[in-house]
Amino acid sequence: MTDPPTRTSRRRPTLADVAAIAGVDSSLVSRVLRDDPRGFASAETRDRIVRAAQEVGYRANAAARGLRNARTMTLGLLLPGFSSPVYSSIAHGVEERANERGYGIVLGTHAAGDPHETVSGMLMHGRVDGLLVASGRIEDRELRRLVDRVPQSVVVVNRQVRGVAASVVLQDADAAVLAVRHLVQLGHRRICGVFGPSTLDTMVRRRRGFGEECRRLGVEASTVEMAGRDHRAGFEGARRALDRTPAPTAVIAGTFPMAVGMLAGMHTAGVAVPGEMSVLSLHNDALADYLLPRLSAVGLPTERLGAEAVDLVLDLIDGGRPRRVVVPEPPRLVVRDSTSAVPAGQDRL
Amino acid sequence: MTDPPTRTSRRRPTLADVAAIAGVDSSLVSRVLRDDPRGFASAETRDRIVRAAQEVGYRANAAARGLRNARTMTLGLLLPGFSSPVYSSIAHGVEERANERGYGIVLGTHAAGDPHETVSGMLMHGRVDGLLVASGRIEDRELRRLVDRVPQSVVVVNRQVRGVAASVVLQDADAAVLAVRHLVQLGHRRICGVFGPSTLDTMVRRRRGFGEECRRLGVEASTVEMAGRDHRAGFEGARRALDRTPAPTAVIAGTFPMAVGMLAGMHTAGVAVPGEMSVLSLHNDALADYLLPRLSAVGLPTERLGAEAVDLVLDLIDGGRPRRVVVPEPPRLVVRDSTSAVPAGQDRL
DNA sequence: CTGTTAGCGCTTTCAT
DNA sequence: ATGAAAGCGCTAACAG
Repeated sequence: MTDPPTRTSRRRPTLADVAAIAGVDSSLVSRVLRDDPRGFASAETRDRIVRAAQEVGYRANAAARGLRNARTMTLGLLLPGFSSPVYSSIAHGVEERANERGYGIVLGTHAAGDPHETVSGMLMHGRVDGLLVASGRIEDRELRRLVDRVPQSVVVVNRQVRGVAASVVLQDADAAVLAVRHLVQLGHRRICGVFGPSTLDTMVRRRRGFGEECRRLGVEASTVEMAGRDHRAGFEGARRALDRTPAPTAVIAGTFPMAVGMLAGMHTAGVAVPGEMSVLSLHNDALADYLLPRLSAVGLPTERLGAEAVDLVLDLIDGGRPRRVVVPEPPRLVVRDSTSAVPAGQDRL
Repeated sequence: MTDPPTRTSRRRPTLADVAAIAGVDSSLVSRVLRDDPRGFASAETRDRIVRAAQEVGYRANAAARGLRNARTMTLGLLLPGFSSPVYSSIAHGVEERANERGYGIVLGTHAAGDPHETVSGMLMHGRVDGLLVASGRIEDRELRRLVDRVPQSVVVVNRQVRGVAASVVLQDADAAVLAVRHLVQLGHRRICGVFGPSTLDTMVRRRRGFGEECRRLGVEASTVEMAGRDHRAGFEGARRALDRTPAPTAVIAGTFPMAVGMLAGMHTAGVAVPGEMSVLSLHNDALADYLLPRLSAVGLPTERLGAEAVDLVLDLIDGGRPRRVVVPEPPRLVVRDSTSAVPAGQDRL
C-alpha cells in the first residue's frame, strides 16, 4: 500500500491515487474521467473525482491504456529523411491531421540502419496502430512482404506498389501535362524533361505525362534520366539537356531542387534563362520567389498527401477496405520569370 | 485458453504462444529472447525457444514492456515545423542518435494546436521517457512550468532558458565573430547585421557576437532586427540595410534563408553582389552552391546538436545531473562567391 | 536450469 | 450509482 501522492510527490499519479483521494473505486474514476456513457455518477461524486484528478495532475498512462485496449493511438511515419521539401511537407500534413484525429506520430527516418528493420520494428512491436511509408528507398518486394503480414495497416504515400493496395498519390502525370502545355503555349517546340531515377514511382508518372502530352501536341520531346533528384542532379542535368542536338528551347525539371540546380547549371553554361532557355519546375516551393530568375513552377498539393494518408490508414484500422487514393486537388501552374516565349529564330521545328 | 496461433493466424503472437510451442514457461522465453544473464537455458531448450519465436514471428509488445519497466524507450521531439533547414537537420541528428541508442522518436510539431498541450501530452501520459524541445515558440514561462513538474527529462535544444538547467546550443556567437573577421579581412569597415527577432535565443547570441567583434576590431556596425527569419525577412532586411547612411559595404544574415532572401533583395534593389555588396550567411546549406552568386557562409554543426541532445536527455533519464552543453565543434567559414574585397573608393571609414 | 507468482495501470464485465 | 475482479503481455523475485 502506497500512500496517495500529494502535489509534491514525483511518482506519476495513477487511477488508484485519484480514487483514494476521492474515496471511490478506481474503476469509477476511469469511467468518469473518460465520460464513459456507462459511468453515471452522482454529480457530487463526479465533482470530487474530477477535483482529485486535477489536484494530483492525473494523466492516464499511455502504455497501460494501450495494453488494455490493444490500441496505441499512434501512427508510424517512415521517411527517407528531410532532404527534400516534399518530405517535410508530407510530415507536416501527416502530423497535423493525425493530431486532429487524436493520434500521435512516431517518426522513422532510415538514415541509419536497415529500413526494413525500422519498419517492422514499429509495426511488429505494436508501437503503432498503422504505418505510413513515404519512402522510395524501401524495395517494393520488402514492402509487399511487410504488407502480407499486416495488410490492414500500411499505406504507401506518394507512391504506388503492386501488391500493396492502400496508397495515396498526387496527380503527377497531370502536373507534367500542365507543364508541357504552358511551354507549348509560349511557342516552345523542343522540350527536354530532366527526371530523377525511374526506380521512383513519381518520376515514372511525371515522365509518362510529359511524354504523352508532347506526343499529343506534336512537339519534340527528349528526356534525361539522372541518378539523383537533388540540386546536383539538376545542375548536371542542365548540361545533359544542352548536349542534345538540336538543343531544346525549354526544360522541365522533375523536382524542385533539380530545377534550382538547373538554373545554376544554365548560368554556368552561359545560357540565359529565360532569354535562351525556359526552365520550369515540377513542384513549387516558397524559395521559388527568391531565386534569380524567379522560378516558374507547377505546384502540387503535398500537404494534402499527408492528410489523406492519415484518413486512409485510420479507415483501414477501423476495418475499411484498402483503396488507391488520388488527391483530388489538381496541380496549379505558377508562372514567374524563368519561362518566356521561345527566342526569335528558334520557333520552328 | 486460446490455441497457439499458426503462421497464418492474425493475432499478434505473445510470449505465451511461443512458450506453448516450445513447451516451456513464458518467463523462460522472456529471459532467453532478451539474453537475460539470469536466463541460462540448455542449448537445446534455447534453440527450441528461438525457433518457436521465429516460427510465429514473435515480437515483444512495446506497451506491455513499457508498462512493466516504466520505460518506453521513446523520446519526444518538439519542433515548430520543418520550415527551416535547421529544424530538419536537428530532427535528423536526433533520430539517428536515438536509433543508435535503441530509442524511438515521437514527433510533435505544434503547427496545429496548443504547444503546451502537445508537450505535456507526450510527457505526462508517459508516452515518452524524455523530451527534446527545439522550438523557440514555446514561451520560457511555459517551459519552466513544465520542467518544474518533470525536471529530470526535458532538454531544450538550440536555446537556453533561465530556470531550465539542461540545454544544448551551438557556438552561435563565435559564428558571428568568424563572419565579422572574414569581412574585415576583406577590407570591409561598415557592416550591417540583419537578424531575426530577439525573442529567439540564437538570434540574441549571434547578434552579441557580431556587435562585440565589430567593436573589438573597430569597425562600424549597424543592426537590423526583423520580425521573421525566413526568405521574406531577408528580402526586406536587404532594403532596410541599404537604407542606412552611409550604406554598409557588407551584410551578415542571421539565418540561411534570410541570406537567400537578401541575395534576391539586393538584386531587386540593383545592388551587385559581391561587386557592390558582400553577403554572408550564418548557417550553411547544400543550396548555397546553387545560388547566384554562390553564397559564402559560416557553417554550424547542426546535426551534432541533435546527437548531443539525445545523449544529454538519456543521461538525465539515468539520473545524471542537468548540464548546459555547448557543441564543441567550432563554426567553419566557407568562402564562396558572395563575399569579396570592398569596392574601390569605399575602403575608408 | 526452469517454473511460479505477482504486479505494472488501465478498462470492462458482472455484481450489488 | 458504485464496487469487485479479471486480464491485456511482459518481467523480476523467488523457488525449486
